[in-house]
Amino acid sequence: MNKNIRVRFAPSPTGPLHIGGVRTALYNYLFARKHGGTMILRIEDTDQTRFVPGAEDYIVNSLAWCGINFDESVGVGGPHAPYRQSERKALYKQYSDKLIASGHAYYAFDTAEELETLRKHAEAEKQTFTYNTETRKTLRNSLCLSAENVNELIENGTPYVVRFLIPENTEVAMDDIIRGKVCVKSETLDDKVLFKSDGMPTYHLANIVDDHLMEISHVIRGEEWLPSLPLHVLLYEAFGWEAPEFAHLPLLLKPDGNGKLSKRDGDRLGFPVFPLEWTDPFSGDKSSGYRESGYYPEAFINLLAFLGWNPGTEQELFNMDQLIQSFSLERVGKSGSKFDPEKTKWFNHQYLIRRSDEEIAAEFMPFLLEKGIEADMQFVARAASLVKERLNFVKELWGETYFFFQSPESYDDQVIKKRWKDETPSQMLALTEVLQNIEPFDAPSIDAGIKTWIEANNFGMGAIMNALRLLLVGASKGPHLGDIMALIGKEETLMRIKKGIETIK
RNA sequence: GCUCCCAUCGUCUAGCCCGGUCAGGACGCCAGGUUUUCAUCCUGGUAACAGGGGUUCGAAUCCCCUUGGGAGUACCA
Repeated sequence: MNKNIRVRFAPSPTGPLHIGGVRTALYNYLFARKHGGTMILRIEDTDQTRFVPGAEDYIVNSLAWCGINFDESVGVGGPHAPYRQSERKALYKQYSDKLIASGHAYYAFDTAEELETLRKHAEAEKQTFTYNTETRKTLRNSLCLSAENVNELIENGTPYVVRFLIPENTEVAMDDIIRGKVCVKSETLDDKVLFKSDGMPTYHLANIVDDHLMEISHVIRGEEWLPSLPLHVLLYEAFGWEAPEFAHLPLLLKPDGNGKLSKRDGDRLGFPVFPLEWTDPFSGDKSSGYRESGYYPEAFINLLAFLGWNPGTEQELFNMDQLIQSFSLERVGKSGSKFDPEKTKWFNHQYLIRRSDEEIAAEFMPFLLEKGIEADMQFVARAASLVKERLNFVKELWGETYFFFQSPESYDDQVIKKRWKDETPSQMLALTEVLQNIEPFDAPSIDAGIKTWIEANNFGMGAIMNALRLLLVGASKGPHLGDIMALIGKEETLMRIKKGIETIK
């Protein structure tokens, strides 16, 4: 593995990139960085009919958010520009011609309709029609037609495609870094179209040509490509090129039931499958994103890295640098992973509690502003420090801290029933006198003052504190009461107690 | 259907290559503890080698079959 490591992520801009795609990009990135190699982004937009406006930008933005950056790409350019296949269109025909000249490919004039009919017929007999060593002898192509005939058809502008000529009776031996040796008989392969009648190459041709031209050393891609690996290997052979090494990554599967994770699963199951929110430009449908759901990119990357790979140690929290250090294709598993949305929350929690109070406060400010609350940064940071352990996401902060910013709007009926006794109002009133005299009004002093008063009067700790909590918070939750009172201040504390006594009757 | 890939707790997985630990960790779940509440936290528990054959003194680990799952089977990528 001494030659230059050059890997590429080659998405098709037919829609938003889902988490499986992001993981593929991530593994490529980690591999490149680990080995001091080059990371390339190539846009495979050879299918003009599937162009989706905004998809390419979405892909670029998503990867940028994840911290996956490229050395060569559509945006930053590079020695092999352009990096968008539609802009390399002129290039591919000569390679297609080369293959025809060397006898590795041929012209086919069968129309899409004709082939469709053949497939329908085959299907009716529970068979599958394939354009292969057998059937190609009976179809309209340059293998059967005379040279003059073929020339005439082409001169007349008859639409044609170029198909790869699968060799007969050979075994295609392949090597995959993750799967080891794979062997396929050539008869089971079909003569794939390499060059379409619209003048564009198919994925197979463009992909091999570009990987070769861009000097890609390792092709790291999803397992859905494994079935076309024989074709690709044969193509390299036909061109007389050295093939790169291959690594086919296991798929990400649906959390429930069967099948690979798809765009629809996210909103059906209530978790995002996309890194960023995406609005379909045609239907206007919105799909949620990890970023908008409150995930940190570090957490997102961490959890994605662990879907199919692990370091072999018990450490689970890795930042990007650590991932780069530890990553290896040898430790990527072979079997597909069911995506577990539950664990993603735990990852985010881990990153959240490691953030400073000030950082969390800053992230929370917009949420407060939305509620019309302009709070002091230090105050918010202090509130965050008291509750951050219980959060998975910053957006949950309001539910845990609202009582720092406003007095209760209502009082939980269940708690009133349980904690509000006949003697409670007078006790609470007496407590205001006690609190009034506590100086300084900080948590230790408040705690000590209340405790002394409770013991002197032989009250129950639970009875007093739970009732007090009801008045201050409105419910039976929240951090230590002394901390709450100290933070909201004496005046607010006394006000809430009095207001509560009036309201609960 | 055909071709190829895969198979350890509910989930992500370690262990497998180079057979020999009560099959380990994490998420979740359950219980107990801490606590003035709710959480957090701590401790403990639950739970797996798909099945069947071999090979071997010994198999999660090597081989075969079955079953199950996945992918592909387009002038899409």
